[in-house]
Amino acid sequence: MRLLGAGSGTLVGPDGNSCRTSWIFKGLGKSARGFSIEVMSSTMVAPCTYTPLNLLKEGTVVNVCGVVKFFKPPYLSKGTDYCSVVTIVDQTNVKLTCVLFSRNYEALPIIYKVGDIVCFRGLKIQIYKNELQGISNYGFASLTFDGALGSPVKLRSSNKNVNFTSQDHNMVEALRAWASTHVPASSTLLQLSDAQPMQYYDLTCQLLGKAEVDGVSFLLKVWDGTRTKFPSWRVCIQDLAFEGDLSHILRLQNLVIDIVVYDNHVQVAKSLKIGSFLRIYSLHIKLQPVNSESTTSLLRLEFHLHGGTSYGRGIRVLPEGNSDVNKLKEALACVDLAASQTSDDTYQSENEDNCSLPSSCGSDLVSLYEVERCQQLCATVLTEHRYLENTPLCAILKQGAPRQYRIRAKLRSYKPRRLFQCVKLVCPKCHLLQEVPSDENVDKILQVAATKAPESKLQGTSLYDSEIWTTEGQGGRQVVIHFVKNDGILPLSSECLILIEGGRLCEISKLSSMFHSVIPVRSGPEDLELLDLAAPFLIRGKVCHYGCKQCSKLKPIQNLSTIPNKRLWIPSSVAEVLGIVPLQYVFVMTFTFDDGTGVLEAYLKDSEKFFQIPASEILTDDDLQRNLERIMNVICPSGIKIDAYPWLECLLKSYNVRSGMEHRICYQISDTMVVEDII
DNA sequence: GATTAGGGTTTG
Repeated sequence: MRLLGAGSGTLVGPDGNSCRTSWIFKGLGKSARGFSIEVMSSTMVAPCTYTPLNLLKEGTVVNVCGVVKFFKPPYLSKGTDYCSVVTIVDQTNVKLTCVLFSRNYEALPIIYKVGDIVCFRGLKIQIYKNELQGISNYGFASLTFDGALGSPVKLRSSNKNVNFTSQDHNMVEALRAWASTHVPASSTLLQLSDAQPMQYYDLTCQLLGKAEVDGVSFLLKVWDGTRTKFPSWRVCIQDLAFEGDLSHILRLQNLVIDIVVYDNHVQVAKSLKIGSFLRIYSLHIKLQPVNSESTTSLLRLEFHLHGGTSYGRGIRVLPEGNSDVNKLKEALACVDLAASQTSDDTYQSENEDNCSLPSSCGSDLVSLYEVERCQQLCATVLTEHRYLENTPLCAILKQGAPRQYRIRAKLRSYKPRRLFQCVKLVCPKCHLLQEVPSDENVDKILQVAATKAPESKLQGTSLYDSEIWTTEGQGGRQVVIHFVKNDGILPLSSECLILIEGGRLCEISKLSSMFHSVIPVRSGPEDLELLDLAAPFLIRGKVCHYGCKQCSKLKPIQNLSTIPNKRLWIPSSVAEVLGIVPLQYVFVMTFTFDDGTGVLEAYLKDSEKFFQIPASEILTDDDLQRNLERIMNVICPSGIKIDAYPWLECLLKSYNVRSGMEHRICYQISDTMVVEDII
């Protein structure tokens, strides 16, 4: 209390509120009671009047009040001071960007979010880039208030010398009321459970651990009591000096995320205290493959606070008692209880897993998390074109072709329903699509070929050694096996390619499990020949490889000697020397998408990428069939309403199809894959 | 005692 002139003690301000700020009695004055009361701050003697933002003039020093539209939390400038940039707007709907400096971090406005209300005193107005700009003049002071309508008008300031008058109070109330209808509410604060990749968010969280990674990057381990819907990355801390309770962090498992902050933020990060509550502004969330060279590897959420202060990037410590901190504390208290109940299951010892990622484990907590993730997050993601914006199906259906779109939709239904009907063969050259031949048909071709007696002159050549078997009770059918040599030497059976004459499918299947690969052949006039291309030209393990009847121009079997590596017998290499254009196994399905704006049918033709399952192997692998079934059950569940289906994110390419007079536009799915978590 | 930054995302 500082009193001049007559009188002393706590006074009652003009609005009747008890006022504990400094007042001056100017002695005998002009008021009816003989006193005039004026506001005085430690830095300003003049009464505090605020200039509306539409009446600012260059070269003046003013007091202004406004709603925060944008701000950069205080950061150390390259000079001597902290700097904060704040853009405000007032009832005149005029904006003003202010550049504020202070040696004292706390003297800059204590803004927590867009929508807060500030009063600046001693702001100099100048011109920058042809626009008015505010800059902190000597004696600058600021007052900050929460912008929420109805919340107590409480001054946020550590500077006890700044006065807060009833006039300020009224200004704040008026701005709050105006902002509630004229300024869009600040974007709801991010919770980790709502984190979508490829976005920037302000995250409110508690700091659990920290470590300097190198000179330009620093790791913060934080949590907010919710789980991300994608698994998140883990930065290796093995060789770093780590501060924080690691056993607690490990117990909380995937409630904790790793944030790496860079460059100018490293200094700030170093000074943060474990346990403190933070708001991290413009945190970048990326969904990245763990191994960046591969598009098929696991996808993880990464959290980066990039260098610089663009878009208000920065970190601010939130004080105890802050309403968002109180909410966060409540959330953390609830989760801690849940986590401790399953701590035995989820506890992960401190081992090399720190460097990898927490794998899903059997606890109820984690299973629940998986279910939730499948239901709420996109079950497929783009592998390319991630810059594209989503297009609603109704808009796509109105447009011509060819075009490409990114869509977010649900899989209402798909065809065919029987998985083995989804697998086809396609020629990469003529694009002809055909059915995978049935075992019965293949065996028929083999039977017909077996009626031709093997030529003894074609046995035992420089390319292969031959052995003859005569079957019993089958009309004396002869089976000849030609073992292909590697530089004149017979290789181990596991590396040996055999040619088989007169064999039936069941025999070939047995042999293919014993030898590297099998080629069914028959005796020709000059040389061994391949069979009809309706039969496989090569059987490797359980997979039959077929060639295109139209595009292949068969070459002599002896060409096998020209393959450089006679241990791998790569199907494409074998096909090439034999003049065969190999057919590719593909999943061919029709997906019916629905995004609420429209329904659209799209083809899926995919050899491996979409399901992360090789189409060539699914017909002969029970595990892969179960995987595919599981994926289809996740992306198109039965027995529940479509609302509960997961979203799919897909790239669609439209194309024109004309047959006779008829023209239609079709859509094909491309550059899309099922997320790792549901496989 | 002037300078700092001057809103508009890294490419880790």
